[in-house]
Amino acid sequence: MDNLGDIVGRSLLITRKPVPLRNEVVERLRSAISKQLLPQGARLIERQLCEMLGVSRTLVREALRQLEAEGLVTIIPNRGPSVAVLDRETAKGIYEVRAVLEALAGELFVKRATEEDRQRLRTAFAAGKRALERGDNAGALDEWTRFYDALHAGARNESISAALCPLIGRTHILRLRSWSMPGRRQESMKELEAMLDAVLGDDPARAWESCRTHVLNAAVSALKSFDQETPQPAKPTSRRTKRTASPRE
Amino acid sequence: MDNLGDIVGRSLLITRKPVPLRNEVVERLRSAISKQLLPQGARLIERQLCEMLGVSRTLVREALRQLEAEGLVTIIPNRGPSVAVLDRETAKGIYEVRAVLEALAGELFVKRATEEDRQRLRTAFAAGKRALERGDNAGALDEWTRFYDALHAGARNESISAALCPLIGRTHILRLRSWSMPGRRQESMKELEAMLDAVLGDDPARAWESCRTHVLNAAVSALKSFDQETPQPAKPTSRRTKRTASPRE
DNA sequence: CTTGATATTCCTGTATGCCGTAGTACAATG
DNA sequence: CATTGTACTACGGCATACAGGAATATCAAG
Repeated sequence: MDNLGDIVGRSLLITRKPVPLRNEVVERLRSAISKQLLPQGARLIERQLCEMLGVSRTLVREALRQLEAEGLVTIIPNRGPSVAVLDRETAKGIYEVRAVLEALAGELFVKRATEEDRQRLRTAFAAGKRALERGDNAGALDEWTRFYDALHAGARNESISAALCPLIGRTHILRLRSWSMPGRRQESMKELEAMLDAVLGDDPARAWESCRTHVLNAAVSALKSFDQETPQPAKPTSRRTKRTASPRE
Repeated sequence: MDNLGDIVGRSLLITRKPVPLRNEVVERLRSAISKQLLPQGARLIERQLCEMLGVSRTLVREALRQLEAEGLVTIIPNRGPSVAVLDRETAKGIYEVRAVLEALAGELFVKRATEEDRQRLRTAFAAGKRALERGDNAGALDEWTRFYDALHAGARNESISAALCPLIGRTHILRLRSWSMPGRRQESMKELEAMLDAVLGDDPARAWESCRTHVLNAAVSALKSFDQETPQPAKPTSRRTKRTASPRE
């Protein structure tokens, strides 16, 4: 059976995969939130988002539901969605969970990652380090997200990534905040270096501990920002507050 | 500034919350899936679901998206949603994650649960035990779900519940399967008793270990069902197969 | 000026119709 | 019997409609 397929192999394969517009919408919103383009507590009016994104309400709604499931958005019935506010307690809880999950990821990475995985991790690490030294915090956020992605990918357990993704997303804001504190970036780098080292080693238990303490350290410095920053409950009094963004000609 | 709010605190807060129909839809579908009313791999045709549930497409779509986020439903672009099939590897991964999360929940329960929490836990345990001894597997599933809910609630960390909820949902099927194996129910009860005991004690480390091993044991017996059961990939060949449900007069 | 009642507006929640396109079963065709 | 053509199904996305709840604005009265 030497049909055409056997002859040309898979070289001609067109890989175009139909990526639903919805995903794009979700990502845009997610990034807008973590970069504080949409500040905490801001109400998210569906139609406004439609205009901003240039998509229909259907998509916006579905995206908002998904973001709600991820905890980035709070939807109050009959009132609508708004950017979730992260209070100290919740943040603490998130870090508690992250700590064990990252630890697990680290352990499994040691056990399962291929050389390719390790290489990707090193690359991502370098990129993140560069961005951080450049002082490009927003960029660094992206790069380090890739680093974590590589780490989780190497752990060969999709459930970990699925569980961690929303948690990490919700702490992005805190991370940005803590990076803008003096000296914190250097500290962060040191921890990350230790973590990388452990994870690239061959001792699962050490990787576990190292990842765990990394997250716990991050938690400490992130939670600090709650104590010193202006509390600023910023009650969403008037609905007009955010209106400035849509001049409506 | 001692206004009224400062005096009475939040004790008088009226919490009446309107429950959106959407949630109902999600729950129905979730339960239908975990009870295998909708078998693995079954295609979920939006309009059929609309008829079955008596709601509009909008709701069905949003519900499906949410279930996808939870991993209970797989949506293939331009092909549509179907009930997610749980293969051995994925299941193993889920249990790996559940193990550490339940362990964390157990540890935190010991540290933070109030007497009321403990009482609720005991109650739920008793109910689950009864259902299990009665041989009512489907009912037991519900009861034990409540047990876990109580456990997680006592851990005072919403992120744990949020992360665990989808994982537990996806393993319901396996749990049902393993309970229908001879002797497994007794075994399961023993483990659960040990776990309850540890969690009601005052040693966080013991609770951690106990919860962890409980999940790992469950994993072992659940994974067995993959090895002995007919693989039954059940390729969804004809689209007519499921059609019997909609006679169309 | 505060309180209470009423009107208004905004926005969500839900339903529905429409079109374009992808995938699939099945017949036609050579 | 393999290929091709065709019709159907169902999703993906958009637009619109409308009821009902909440927040706000307006206004009257004490």
